Amino acid sequence: MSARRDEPAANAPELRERVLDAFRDLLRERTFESLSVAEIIAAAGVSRASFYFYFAGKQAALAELVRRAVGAGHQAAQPWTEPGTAAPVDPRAALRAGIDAGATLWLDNAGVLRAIVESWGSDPQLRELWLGQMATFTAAAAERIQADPEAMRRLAGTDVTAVAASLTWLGERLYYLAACGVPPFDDRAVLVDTLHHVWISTLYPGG
Amino acid sequence: MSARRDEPAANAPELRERVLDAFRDLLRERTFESLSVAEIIAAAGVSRASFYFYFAGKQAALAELVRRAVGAGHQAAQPWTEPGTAAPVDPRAALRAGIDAGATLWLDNAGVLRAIVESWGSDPQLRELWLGQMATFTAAAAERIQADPEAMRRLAGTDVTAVAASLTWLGERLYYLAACGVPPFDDRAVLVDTLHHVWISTLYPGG
DNA sequence: GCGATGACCATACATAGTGTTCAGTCATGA
DNA sequence: TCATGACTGAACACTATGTATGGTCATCGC
Repeated sequence: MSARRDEPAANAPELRERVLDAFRDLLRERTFESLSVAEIIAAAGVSRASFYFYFAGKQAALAELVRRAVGAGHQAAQPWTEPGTAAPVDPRAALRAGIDAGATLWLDNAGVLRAIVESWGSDPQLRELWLGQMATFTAAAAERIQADPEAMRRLAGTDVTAVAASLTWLGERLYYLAACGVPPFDDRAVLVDTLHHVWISTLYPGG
Repeated sequence: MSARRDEPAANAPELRERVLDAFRDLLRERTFESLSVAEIIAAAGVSRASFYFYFAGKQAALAELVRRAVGAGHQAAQPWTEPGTAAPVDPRAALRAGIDAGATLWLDNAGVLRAIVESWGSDPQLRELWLGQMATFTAAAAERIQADPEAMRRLAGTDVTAVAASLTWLGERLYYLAACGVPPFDDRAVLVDTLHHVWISTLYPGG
C-alpha cells in the first residue's frame, strides 16, 4: 500500500525522527514553552503539515521524547531496585550506584526532562505520563524497602509508600535543579552525596 | 494631585486590588497558563487598559500575589527557625509545628503557590522570586541546624547547606503535590507525618 | 511507458491570545 | 466653568496554533 524506498518493514517514518531529533536538540538550550512549532519544523527541515501529521502538537512530541528517555531510566535504577542476581550487595553501595545512574540519565536528557517537569502541571497527557513514571519508581522503591528487614525495622509505624514517594520526588526535584544549574546541585558530587545522604538517613539511620 | 475620595493616604489603588482578588479566586480552580488576561479582567470588572496600567502582564500580577502569600510564610516557619525566646523547646516538636504551619499556608494559598511552582521555570522574574524564597528558607534552616550540636554531630563531614536545601525543596515538592491533590499527599496527616519523618531522620537520627 | 498512489511541501486561513494606542467619559477640585 | 486624572471601549499589530487546499515528485502495478 505504501511506497517505501528503504528498509523492508517496521521503518519509523524518517520525518518523524527528524522532528524528534531537532526538538531534543532545541530543548537543550531553549525552554519548552518558548519554543514554537515554527522553530521546531524549521530546525527539522520539515513542513508544518508534516509535523501535524505525525504529532497532535508540541506536547505530543515531548511526550514521545520523554517516553524514550525514561525507558532507559528504568534500567538505570535497577542496581538498587532489583537486588543483585547472586552476590548480596551492600544496599548502601547499590543505592549510590542507582542515584549516580540517575544523575547520568538526567544530565544526558536534561532538556527533555526539564521540559516535562515544567509542563506536566498544565497538560493532562503529560501529567499522566509523569505521575505514572513517579508512581512506578515509588512502587519499585517501596518494594525494595519492604524486602529489607533493617529498613523495615526503622520505618515501623510509618507509611512506607509515602516515604518511598517522598524520596522519589526528592530525587526528581534535585535532579531537576541540577539540570537547571541551580546551586548547590549544579555540582554533581554535591547532588549525589546529598541525595544519597538523605536516602540513607531515612532508610538505614543506624549507620 | 490625584482625586481621592476615601482614606487620606497610602491607599493602594482600588482597581489594582480588584484585579488581584479576582486573579487569586480564579487560580483556585484554573491553571495559571490556561487563564487569559481577558478572563481575569472580566472577573475583576476592569478594563484591559487598566490591567496593563497596573501590571506588566499576567506574570507580574502573579508575582505580586506570591510576594504577599510568602510574606506570611516567613512567620509560619518561625517556631522552628527562631528557637523560642525563653523556654528551650524540643526541636522535634518545634519542627513539626513549623511543618504544620507550612501546610496551612499552602492550603490557604494553594492556587497562587501552585501557579508559581508551575511557572518559575519559564519566566525570569518568577524564577528569581521563587529561587530567592527557597534560598531564604534554606538559609534559615541551615542556620538553625548549625546552632544545634546534636544535629551537627550527625551531619559531620557533609555539606550542611546542601542538606538544608534538599529538605527545603522536599517541602516545596510535597506541599505542591498536596495542593494538586496527588496521593498520598492529598491526605494532610500523611503529608505532615512523612515530611516530619524525613526531616527528623536526616537531622536527628538518634531517635 | 502510464496512470494511480501516497509522502511531502508551500501557502493560506480561521481562531485566539498579547500588549499598545487612542479617543472619549466622568467625577472631582480649583 | 474648566482642567485634571482615573478609567473605559474599541481598534490595532503581532505572534502562535491548528487545519485545509492544491500541487510536486518518486515509486509501484500494469
